[in-house]
Amino acid sequence: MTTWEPVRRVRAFEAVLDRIESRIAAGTLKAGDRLPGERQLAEALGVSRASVREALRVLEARGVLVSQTGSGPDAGAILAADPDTALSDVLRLHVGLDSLSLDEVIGARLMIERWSAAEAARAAGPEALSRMRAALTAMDDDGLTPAEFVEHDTAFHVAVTEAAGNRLIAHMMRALRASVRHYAVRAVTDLGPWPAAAQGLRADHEAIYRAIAEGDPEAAATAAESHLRRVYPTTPPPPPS
Amino acid sequence: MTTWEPVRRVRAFEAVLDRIESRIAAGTLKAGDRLPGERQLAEALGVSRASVREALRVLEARGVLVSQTGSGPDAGAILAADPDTALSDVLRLHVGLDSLSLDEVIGARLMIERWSAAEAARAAGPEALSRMRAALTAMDDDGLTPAEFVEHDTAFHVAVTEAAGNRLIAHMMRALRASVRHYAVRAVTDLGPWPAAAQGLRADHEAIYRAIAEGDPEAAATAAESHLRRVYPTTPPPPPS
DNA sequence: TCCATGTCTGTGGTCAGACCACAGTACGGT
DNA sequence: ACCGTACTGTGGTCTGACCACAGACATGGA
Repeated sequence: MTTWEPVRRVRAFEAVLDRIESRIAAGTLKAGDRLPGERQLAEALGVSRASVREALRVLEARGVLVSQTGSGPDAGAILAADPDTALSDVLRLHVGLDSLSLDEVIGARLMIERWSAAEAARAAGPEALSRMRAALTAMDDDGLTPAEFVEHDTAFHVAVTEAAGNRLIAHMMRALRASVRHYAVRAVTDLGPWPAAAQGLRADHEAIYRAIAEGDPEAAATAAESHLRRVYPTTPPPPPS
Repeated sequence: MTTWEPVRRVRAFEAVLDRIESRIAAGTLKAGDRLPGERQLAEALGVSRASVREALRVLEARGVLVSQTGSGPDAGAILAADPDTALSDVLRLHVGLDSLSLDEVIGARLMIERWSAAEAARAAGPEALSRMRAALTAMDDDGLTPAEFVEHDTAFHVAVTEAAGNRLIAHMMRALRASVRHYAVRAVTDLGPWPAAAQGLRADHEAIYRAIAEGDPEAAATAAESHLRRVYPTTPPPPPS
């Protein structure tokens, strides 16, 4: 007797997912396109509307879909392209589950920020530099709360990463910052009395900016690293040299 | 008259998501725990079972939940900790949507593989080295198809990244490889006649392994980079020096 | 006593149908 | 020409039902 091939149980929403993802992979569906209505899709695929909706929720969680109520051209399910929130949600949850430690997130940031600063020093144009400068200027206000300061700090570092010219790495950077934003504010307040403690951070940023503007990759990477180590003195596990 | 703050429309499944994620963040729920049944959860939260299910689908997409039918201790919704498939699904879809280019994925791999090789050279112990060696040995078989070869190739590179000691970066690495696995096989077959073309790859891997085993971070990083550039000669945009 | 068999029970998976809130659009009256 | 209202199609939600599955348990025969 031959062995029986067990039937592969595929849930209905997974089948729906397959059909939609196939069209995305094939290029039939691209960002900005509208999906058919839920009722229409359900009938076309031979499943219930509930199963279609579960598939849409998954696509939404992956950052490739947004749904809007109402009528008109903007209503319905529209293909999007926003990996940031999807990635940061995944990371944030797994940090909460201790599947990832804060140290590891900081370690990943260390890798990305070193790389970004070095690449930015090679590639940054005047437009990218002015965006960094804008974030630096916003951080000069002594009236900022730590939380507000961190927002501008993130804007600066994201601008650096974007200047490096790799959108995927920029997405990772934004996701990493967003997933540990809560801890970042805490780390900053732990630095010492506020707003005096901000001075050291401003000097760090200025050093990074200068190295990038002067096109010195090595100095930029070193400045980025020492900045991160100042904010998270205890955490990063592997000494760099 | 004051401006009216518009009521923030929160969909029912998002409210469910909030409650569950709060417990994860607070540590009340940890990996391995079981969620109440869908019916029970629906009644406790005052929403329909369909809304609960949509929330569970999202958590499943984020890699923090698995659902199983049947009864007994293993049935039901169980908290998991698998970021890999979640991350790679996100990346794969966005590559398909042209939100990310293949070049950018390769660029990110370049960054991670350089870093991993260098860190592995500092940190790899005998157990990690033997796992790399096992993958190398598996690649020595001339009867392998390109697809099989790539599987072992991935195992080697993942072993290197894991030896570097940062699980988050290892997750990223696995996700990146998985999301472009299809292209990797193609790139390998484009190298030239098979299995002759495998020889060059074996030599590359051997060089990486040797540098790691000898504890030479610089050589390891350089070897990893030149290996990736051999497989993807046209793609990487920013010249490294 | 032991083991095979069938039944019970609680789990997720699926479906059909109904109603609501919302936002454009078309039509009608002014 | 203008404005307001009804219409229509969208996602959002709920109810209640049924199915498939797998462990736990009772039952019965060897």
